[in-house]
Amino acid sequence: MIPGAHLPPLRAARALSARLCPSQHLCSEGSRNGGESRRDTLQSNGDGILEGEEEVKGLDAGHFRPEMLLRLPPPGGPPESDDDDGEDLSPGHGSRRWFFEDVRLEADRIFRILLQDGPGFSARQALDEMRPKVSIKLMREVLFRILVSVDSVNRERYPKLAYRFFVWAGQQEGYRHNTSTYNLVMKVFAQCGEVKAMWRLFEEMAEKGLPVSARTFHLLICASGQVGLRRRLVERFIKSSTFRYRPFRNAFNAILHTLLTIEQYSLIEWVHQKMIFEGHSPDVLTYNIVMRAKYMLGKLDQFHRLLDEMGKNELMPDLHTYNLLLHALGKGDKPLAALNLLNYMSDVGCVPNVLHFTNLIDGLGRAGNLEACKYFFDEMVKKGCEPDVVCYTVVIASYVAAGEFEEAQRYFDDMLVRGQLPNVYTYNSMIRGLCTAGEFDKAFSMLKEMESHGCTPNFSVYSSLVSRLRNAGKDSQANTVIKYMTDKGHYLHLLSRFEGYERC
DNA sequence: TTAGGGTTAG
Repeated sequence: MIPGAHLPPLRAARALSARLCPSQHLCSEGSRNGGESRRDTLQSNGDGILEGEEEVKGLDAGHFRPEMLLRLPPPGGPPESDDDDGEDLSPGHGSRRWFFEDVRLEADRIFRILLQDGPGFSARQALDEMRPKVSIKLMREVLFRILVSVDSVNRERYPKLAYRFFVWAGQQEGYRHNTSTYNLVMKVFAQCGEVKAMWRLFEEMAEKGLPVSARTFHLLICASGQVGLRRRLVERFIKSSTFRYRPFRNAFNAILHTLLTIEQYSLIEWVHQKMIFEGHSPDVLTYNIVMRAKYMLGKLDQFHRLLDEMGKNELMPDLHTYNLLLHALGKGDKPLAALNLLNYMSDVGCVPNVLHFTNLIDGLGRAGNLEACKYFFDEMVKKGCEPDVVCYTVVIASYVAAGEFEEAQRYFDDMLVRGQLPNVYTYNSMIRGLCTAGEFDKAFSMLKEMESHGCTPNFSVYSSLVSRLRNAGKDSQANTVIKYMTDKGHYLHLLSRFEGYERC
């Protein structure tokens, strides 16, 4: 039994953080650079699980022994539900549909009117004459039409149209803009690079006392390029009485989460410092976000310190914490510590699922430990946890990266047998593998095959295939691929990126 | 919008 299992939350969490020793790194890179011999992150215990020496590969990384088995509850799971009829056929559904259909038609008309605005035609007057019933739904429909039609030609004109309509609608009786309509106009502005106008709208929201949401923050922070500006924005939101999150910690969490989605890790550190300074206690979500940021920034000591602190604060790691830890252990090539952690999770009732295994396998694959990837994949299946398309893709990509295409192919075939449909990620990995193996004809066949299976290749796949063909001196085959792409009508606007290609 | 996993050339 692993220490910490079945203990009350505080003791269990502290036991976990003790086992992921703060003084030792999860990732092997740190110790390689430091030149010191590395030990595995999990502490020694009564079961004798422990101590991985550096450079030991495969399942031996971390002194893996056959008796160390993965413990998961027996396969089974909840009984299958058969009461799902799909469609909602409740009364009123039809009339609701008609209502929405009417709104869409009205939005189409308004959009056409707006497009005509200019000398000799007043959209405002036409809208007055049309007298549409302005509602939040209608606003969303119209603004959405503008948003999806923005391109490089109209990006100066469309924000003006959107704003003109927005102002007109705001003057109509019985209607008031809410946060979501402000956010939508801001989104149009953002799409067109009208940052100052976004800030003006933000000020207007404040003046009207309209609540600002995490979405508002997201839009503004994405549009604010400089660090100073971003920090000022965070401060504005934190001070804002209309950014309503209670308890107040949740306002910080909303900001932190947004920053995580846009990969602003340093800013996360800064906001976290500010949060602590202002006396707000972090919860599990806070810790998970800040720990992820620390991990991404390579600050593993601080990562460990936070994990330890989390335990001391009586906070139990959750599924997301475990996900991060497993990925880190995988990438640090610590299969033994990962096995330990999976067992620990099961023991404390947080049963690992396919996402945890995928994260772990992904990490191990990046560390180049294919043997461990295979072990955990097999164990997962044995325990009744079905690998899905992402899990298969991660395994395939790992074998491809290691130059073992035959194994990748085996997993590709296996996923088909198990009824998992490859998607664009899977095909991309396979095509890359075939190119690396010099099997260019097969790579091109697979490109065509994915198309016939409803997976449209993205431009990178074409580009990658073409450049690999060219590098191999197969210019004529490269041109065939480009021609195939143009015949399909794909990415014609990017054709110029293929230098030296002349369209026939 | 208070979360969760994957590909990519130049």
